Amino acid sequence: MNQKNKIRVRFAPSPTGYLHVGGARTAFYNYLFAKNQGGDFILRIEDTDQARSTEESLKMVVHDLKWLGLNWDEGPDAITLKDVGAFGPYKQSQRLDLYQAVAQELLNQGLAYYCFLTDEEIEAQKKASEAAGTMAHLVSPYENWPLEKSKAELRNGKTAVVRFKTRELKKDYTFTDLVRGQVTFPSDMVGDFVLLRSDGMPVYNFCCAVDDHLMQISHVLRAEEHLSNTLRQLMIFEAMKWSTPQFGHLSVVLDEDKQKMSKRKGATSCFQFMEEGYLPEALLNFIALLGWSHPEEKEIITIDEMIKTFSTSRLNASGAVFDGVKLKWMNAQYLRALPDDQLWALVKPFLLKANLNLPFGNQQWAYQSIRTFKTHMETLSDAVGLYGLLDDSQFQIQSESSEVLSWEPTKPVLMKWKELLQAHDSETFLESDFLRIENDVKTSLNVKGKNLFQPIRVAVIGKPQGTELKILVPLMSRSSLIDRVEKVLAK
RNA sequence: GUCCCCAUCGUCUAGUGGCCUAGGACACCUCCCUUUCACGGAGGAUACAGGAGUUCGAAUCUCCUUGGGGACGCCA
Repeated sequence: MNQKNKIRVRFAPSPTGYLHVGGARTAFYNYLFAKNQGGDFILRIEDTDQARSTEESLKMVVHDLKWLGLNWDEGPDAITLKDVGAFGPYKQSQRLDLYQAVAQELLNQGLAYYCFLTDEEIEAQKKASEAAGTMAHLVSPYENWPLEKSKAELRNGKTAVVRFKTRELKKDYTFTDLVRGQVTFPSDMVGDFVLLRSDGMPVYNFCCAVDDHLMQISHVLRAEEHLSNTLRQLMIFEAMKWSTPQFGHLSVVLDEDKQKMSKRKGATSCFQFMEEGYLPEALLNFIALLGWSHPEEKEIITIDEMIKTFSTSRLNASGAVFDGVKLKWMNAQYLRALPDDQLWALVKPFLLKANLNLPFGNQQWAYQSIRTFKTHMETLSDAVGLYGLLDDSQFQIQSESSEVLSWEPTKPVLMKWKELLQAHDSETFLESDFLRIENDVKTSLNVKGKNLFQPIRVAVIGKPQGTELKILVPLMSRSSLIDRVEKVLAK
């Protein structure tokens, strides 16, 4: 714990691609915990793997976090990427001198050493232990070299990594995990691990421990895959006589095959969900419930309510399958709860992007249409198909209409429908206008039921099933309807 | 191979020794509403991985087995 006992948590992604929903969940839990406790939420960028880290990825991650609304108190600014906060820099690639200093200290104390083993030598050891069926840890012949001797080698142009010395520790490390309870690791679970690469770059377990200390992180909520890394970090904390933060290891998010989610099977990045028309609130609500539950088991929960009720004690230790169907349901709930103007503002860009030809300027039409389609949408992109019904250039007689078209009463119904449309004294229709016209067709031809409304539906939307006509027709123009019925009659 | 973590309906979960003949949500099925679809409403089916133990009593505690996941990198 830091001096002021201030709650400080961090989300520490490595910028190697889009923000994964699993990462988003980790970030969100950290955010919720910080806000619940009145603490700070810090964004730290773990970009020490220079081969994979890119500025482009950093921008993507920052963009996605912003879209989700997970604002951080310290870290790279969302727009300029310039560091904000008193504990910077927040990109590990800019903190190299800090890691060097700690490594030097460990070296001086004889708790770490320069290792001159080549890749080939390491590979040979590995092969040998594999052949023996043991997977034994690496043993370095340099572990007890005097520091001066190693430095002389270095001066001669040799390259070396810095390894942490583990073989003399011989004890168990126990800590209380916020989600798993007491966890114990024997020290020989790991071998002498690398602190600094031969180019001076620090390795994850090292910079993570150093930064968590230097940034006065009080609680570390991170993915389960880091559970066994905790041992190495505990060793570093101990060697440096630093107090340790509290750790909590979150369960993994799985796909429907109970495997770790991968890009191969559907959407996994926040960006994809954004593009498909999910609301950030809905995505957040959904992923929060993948491993956490509201004390009263509420399902639809506002961010504020989640902040208010969040507790690590309600975090689940077992893996959770990401159920896209439930996400859709949840998104639909959020969509329906939105006022017409807000929903329209969200839907419109999707329609524009799909190049639909619609009366966008007509606000009354816009709100009327949004009310009509609200209960038919699960995602914003669903609107494209729905509104497409209203775009004349999209009108097509679907193959499933052929049966209806073959019915005997169909043609007379359509003729009458067209006639009454032409007789209508306005270019637009009220719901009552439509019902009256439909009824006139019914009484004048003595046709009812399926034989009546299915032909008309085909003449309006090109297929015998779909949205209710009495709400659809008022969104359409007379000329458009006449045009469509003529197309159907011509078939 | 070694070590670590996990295990309740198909899925997300509630459950911290008696309130559990296991509750909720999504999905599924039936019915109602509706001249289609959807929305909405009412019902229904479905789970404590297996085995030993502790206890008057176990989904809850212990151990074993099985299954799943992770770690064993100059990735994070």
